[in-house]
Amino acid sequence: MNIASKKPSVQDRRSRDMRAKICNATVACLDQLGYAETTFAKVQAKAGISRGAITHHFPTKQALVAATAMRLLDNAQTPIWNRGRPPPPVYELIMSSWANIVNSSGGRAIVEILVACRTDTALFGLLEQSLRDWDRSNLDLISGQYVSVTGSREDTDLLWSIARNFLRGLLLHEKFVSSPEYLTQMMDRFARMMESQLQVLPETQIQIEDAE
Amino acid sequence: MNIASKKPSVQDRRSRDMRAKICNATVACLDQLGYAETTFAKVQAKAGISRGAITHHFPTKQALVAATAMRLLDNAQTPIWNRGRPPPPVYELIMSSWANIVNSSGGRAIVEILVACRTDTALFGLLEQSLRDWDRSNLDLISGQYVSVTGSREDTDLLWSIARNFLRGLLLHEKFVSSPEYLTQMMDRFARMMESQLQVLPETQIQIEDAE
DNA sequence: CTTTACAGACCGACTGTTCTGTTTTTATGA
DNA sequence: TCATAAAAACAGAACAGTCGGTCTGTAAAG
Repeated sequence: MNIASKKPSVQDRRSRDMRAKICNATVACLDQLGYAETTFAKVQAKAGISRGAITHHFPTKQALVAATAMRLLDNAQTPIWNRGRPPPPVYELIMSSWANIVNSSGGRAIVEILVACRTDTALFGLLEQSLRDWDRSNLDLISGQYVSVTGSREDTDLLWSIARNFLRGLLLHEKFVSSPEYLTQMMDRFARMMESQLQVLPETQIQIEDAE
Repeated sequence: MNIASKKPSVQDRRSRDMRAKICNATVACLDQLGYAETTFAKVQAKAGISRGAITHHFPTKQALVAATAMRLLDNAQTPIWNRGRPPPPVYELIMSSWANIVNSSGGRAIVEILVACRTDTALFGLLEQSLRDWDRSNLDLISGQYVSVTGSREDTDLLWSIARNFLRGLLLHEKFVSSPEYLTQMMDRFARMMESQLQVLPETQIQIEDAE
């Protein structure tokens, strides 16, 4: 509430580093082992730390995964064109979102978490609001740079929502696709279909921000 | 190989009924509890049978889930218009696929299984070929009734593949959608977009089959 | 001297699997 | 047709291993 983050004390820093190390190991476990097999023991081994370190920072498995999810969402929040450059064409944005965000270790971990949320009520309770908020702000960030053929902002939102869900669904199907080329063709076909409905806002006013 | 299925003996029938009861309970567990929490104990309780009955028919958890998946796929193979009626318009097919197939207990169970396959190599090995085959034959079944604006069969396949992946992805997002209406709007928008790319084959020749 | 950050032992509950009985069905052979 | 052995369909106990969570101990920071 106040003018927070006054002193980055030694303990604060140690804590923060340890939490980062734990969450990174958790992402790797979620990606490689899935939510169920992501246990305290596995995370501990992967991070090369002790059991107590984990339980000290994250009392329950749900707390650990929820914290990991928040961290992943923060990373995924910043879009690809954040360097002050103009937003990429629709086709390029969709292609790079797949390669760099959805089909990455973090993206696969997020999907594991989303699936777990469906049946793990404790985890769902911890993440519901955050995920809704992220959804909203991420949509604002992207939809602000594109416009649909209908010209309506709601339609732009809908189209990007559709894109996100398609990419996530593709992740489930990836291991069963008939050939790698077919996956590329699906991506291409979808991106071209979206391209016919969306385009970069012409009069884009680039917001200059102090980087870092 | 031969003129199989000569005698549906008493044991065969008992076996078949028991397997059906077990798999139905497994579907319910997968839907309500997720793959990880779908244990022998839970399935046993849900089906109201003994522990031995399950392990007799399905030696491992992966075998149980794989058999359940096959059963679900068989049910989902028959499309919605199978009563000799002509295929529905693209919009209606997409809408009813969501409501009756993807977002059903069986559809949710399938998604749980697909996610599990990503990290459970034993399960993946049991299901890989079957899932590929189902994918192919299901695509043949549907794509045979529709034609894309490009006129190419490959494009029709791609478009229906896209639809399937979108619907599955939507399942992951469902609990975090801002409002039920928004989900309806996404469905509507996607279906209209597909409608602009696909239509029912005009010269559909209906195959007459002796029904049951 | 208090609090925090970690280390690691400990615990009951539950997991998937194996195992041994018991009942029911089937095959056999006279 | 009917006794009987073999096989299949179940029932349920037993087991070693792992799970998430708790608990005490120790060193460093405040």
